[in-house]
Amino acid sequence: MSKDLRFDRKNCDCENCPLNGRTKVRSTCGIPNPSIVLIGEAPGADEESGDTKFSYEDQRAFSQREKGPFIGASGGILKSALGQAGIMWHTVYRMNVINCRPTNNDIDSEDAQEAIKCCKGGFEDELQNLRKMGASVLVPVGNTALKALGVDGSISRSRGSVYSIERFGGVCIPTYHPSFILRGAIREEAVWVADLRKARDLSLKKWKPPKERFNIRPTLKDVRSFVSEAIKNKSLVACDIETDGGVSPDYNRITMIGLAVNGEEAIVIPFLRGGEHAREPYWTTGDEVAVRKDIQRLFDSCDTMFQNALFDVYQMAEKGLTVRKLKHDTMLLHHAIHPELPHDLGYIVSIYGSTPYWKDVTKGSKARMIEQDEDIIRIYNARDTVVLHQCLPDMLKDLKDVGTEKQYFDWSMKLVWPLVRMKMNGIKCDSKQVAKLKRTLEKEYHELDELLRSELDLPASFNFDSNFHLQYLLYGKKPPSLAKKYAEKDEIDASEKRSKTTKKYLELVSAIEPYEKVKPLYQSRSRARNCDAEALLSIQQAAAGRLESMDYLKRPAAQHAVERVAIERLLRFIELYSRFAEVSKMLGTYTNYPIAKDGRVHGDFKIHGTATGRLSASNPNLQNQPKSVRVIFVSEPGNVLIEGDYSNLELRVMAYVAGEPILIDAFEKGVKVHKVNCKLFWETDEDDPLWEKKYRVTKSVVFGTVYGGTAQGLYKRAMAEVPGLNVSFPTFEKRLNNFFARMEGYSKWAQTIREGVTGKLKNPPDWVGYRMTKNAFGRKRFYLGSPDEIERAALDTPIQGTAGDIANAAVVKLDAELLKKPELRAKICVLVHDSILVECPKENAQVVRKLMQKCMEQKYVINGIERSFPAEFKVGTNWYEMLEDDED
DNA sequence: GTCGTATGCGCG
DNA sequence: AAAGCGCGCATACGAC
Repeated sequence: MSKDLRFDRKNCDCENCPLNGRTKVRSTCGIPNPSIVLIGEAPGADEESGDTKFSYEDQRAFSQREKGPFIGASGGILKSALGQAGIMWHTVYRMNVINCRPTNNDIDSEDAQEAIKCCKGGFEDELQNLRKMGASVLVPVGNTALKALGVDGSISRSRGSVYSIERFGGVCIPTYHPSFILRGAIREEAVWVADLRKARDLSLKKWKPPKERFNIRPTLKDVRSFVSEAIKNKSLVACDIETDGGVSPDYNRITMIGLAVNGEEAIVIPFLRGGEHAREPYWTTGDEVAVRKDIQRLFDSCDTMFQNALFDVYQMAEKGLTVRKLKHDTMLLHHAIHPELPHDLGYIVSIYGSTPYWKDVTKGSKARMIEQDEDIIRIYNARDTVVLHQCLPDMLKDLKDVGTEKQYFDWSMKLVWPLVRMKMNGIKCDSKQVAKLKRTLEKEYHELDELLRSELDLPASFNFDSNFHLQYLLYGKKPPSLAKKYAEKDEIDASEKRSKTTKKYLELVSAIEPYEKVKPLYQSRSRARNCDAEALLSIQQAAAGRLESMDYLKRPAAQHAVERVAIERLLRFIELYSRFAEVSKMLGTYTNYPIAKDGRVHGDFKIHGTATGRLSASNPNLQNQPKSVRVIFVSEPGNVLIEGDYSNLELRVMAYVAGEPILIDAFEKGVKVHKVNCKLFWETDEDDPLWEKKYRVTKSVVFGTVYGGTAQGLYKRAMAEVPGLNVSFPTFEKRLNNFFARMEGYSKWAQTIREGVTGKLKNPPDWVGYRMTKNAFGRKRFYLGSPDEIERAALDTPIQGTAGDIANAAVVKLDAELLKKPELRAKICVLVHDSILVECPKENAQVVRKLMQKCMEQKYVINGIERSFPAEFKVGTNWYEMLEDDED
């Protein structure tokens, strides 16, 4: 074995260094010509003593003679990550900012900071030496090393970006310190490995910064020739637009459109100017018409690529620009590669791109962006387009490696236009009814607020929205920060000089007041407890029980009378507050809608919003509107709303995916599946006087099971949901075990998932792997959580995701059908996971309903057998009061 | 002021 | 120590 490379620092000011005399841990490397350099902050105890006692999962121990930086626990996990990134440990040069161990390993201590200064000369010498040896990539791990290299900003911002380090003559790519991962940042581990992989790629192909040939002040001629050139070359055009921010849903104007044909060349076509000329038009009216024609010409013939096409395509479609050949969406592409990681462009570029972090420019609100210097914003916009080209090839490579091309091309990309149209459609919102609802709720809110305060003697400073206040009222628990506030107040009180009328002092007084003036409902407890509806319910039940038992006391004492009063006070609070919380939620979240000029709400839908494949919704979230509020969503005069609901979609999917004969049989025969389950679970029949309750418990248990619930949890929830069924936990557990013993297919499937995702299975089937599951249509999810978390999530994801894909595909199909039949004038308004809402003229309702049914009940092959999922339909003029619409 | 985190709750 | 999945939004609160 060749002798390891070592380096002795020369130019250190050791004489003046507070750490002088400590063991110097010298840099090291297993090969003479390293290209990758890991830079840590300082040696730890293990490095100093030369011990090698790390214990990271399946890591083999280093040989005893291993010395140098990163040989403790950090070294173990680092070695593993390097391995995953395709870097051999012994080829890496390992160094630290300082050579000696700071006291208590505290890099922030004065001594250590002084040592960094004293070691600076040696550190720089070492960089020069590395330069001479031909090293090309520095990897500073953590903030200390980053700072030593002279790169501004924190590691969380700069990680993954490539920075040129002139004096070294190469680049650096910062990433997290292994100790950060060791402290439990599991979510960051995948990112960490990606950063190291990027370092490896950079060391192989010499990195050069992108050229950035941007035209940010184009003339009409520039636009024309860019478009003609792109069309002639059949370019894939990366596109990104900026808007001036949705102050109101009706005023969101396009300020510029950036277009790029490769990783360096872009044109930015402004429409509204920025900076001191904010909102002035860039073109004359006539020129703007010509420019728009050119852009449309481009969209008519060139393939396009976006980051989050849903946004840009919608914005442009609203303004008459139609993207016809949508080819790629890097956001959806990344979602298909790894659904659990972030998908914002900054993040994607940090993994796949070569442009350093540039997102800081646009800090602040979108509406304010236009006031910034227009050149800066245009360059920013241009970067947003060229980076798409930089990232695409490697992303497509990863997509292929991961094996989710189908998910990306056949499921995600196909949803873009249907969802753009769905957002354009929106849903009519009756603003008068919203106002009425708001008034009613406000009245009740104020009445309850007053009643609560007077009956429980609560001061105005008591805030029902404050969890701290509630914890104090309910449990007598004071927040830890209260002591600090007392101390601050005492200090001011004691000082004669300090005013007691300042805003700060008055704030302190009112912050403390609730804890002084309020008498807790329970005696003091130190433990924090929940104040949610479930907690209140269990307190209520306990209190009611206690009251009842006091009725049977043979000799009630005076203390019992006192207790009775206290319990009654508690029960009264729960009664009033429970309703108050409901009203407060409604008022806060469900009475404010962004209604556009057309009287409709155009909420957003996201394709990449979930890790399972479902859609998510926002602004407003039309997928979680309370049933009772849905009266405000109405059809236009002469129209109706049709809602198609899949019946038991997830349970059917579970039956087919898991291959559970009992459930499949029930579904195929058209028997009510929960009835079958209930009979099986309780070994009873419909004439059981407790049938109704047992039925509800069974439903709760089955749903809970899909979500990976434990026996304890299932029991607790079921009992809370269905009061009055006296079943002990042992009895419940026994029935549960019997039930799943009968559900052999499901149990076996669930066991395979549990063992598969945690890596306990030797030869797993292809639909499950270590930290991975695949749904019925090939959609994959990679899990980043703890083993417990991933087991539960993995039990649900293939089912939820398969169901989601089925509903999404129905929307895609329905959208296509409706495009072919414009005469039906039907609009898809909302998709709520297993339910599709469509609006159309009354006279077309039957035809549209049939079309919906056809699209929703498409056939799918699951586990080799063709299956279809039945839907039920309702019709009405508002989203709440809808009548069943059975088959003619 | 802005940001991240905690708590709670609406829907499927 | 406790453990039910997937979301988005409102409010409070402490840290920067």
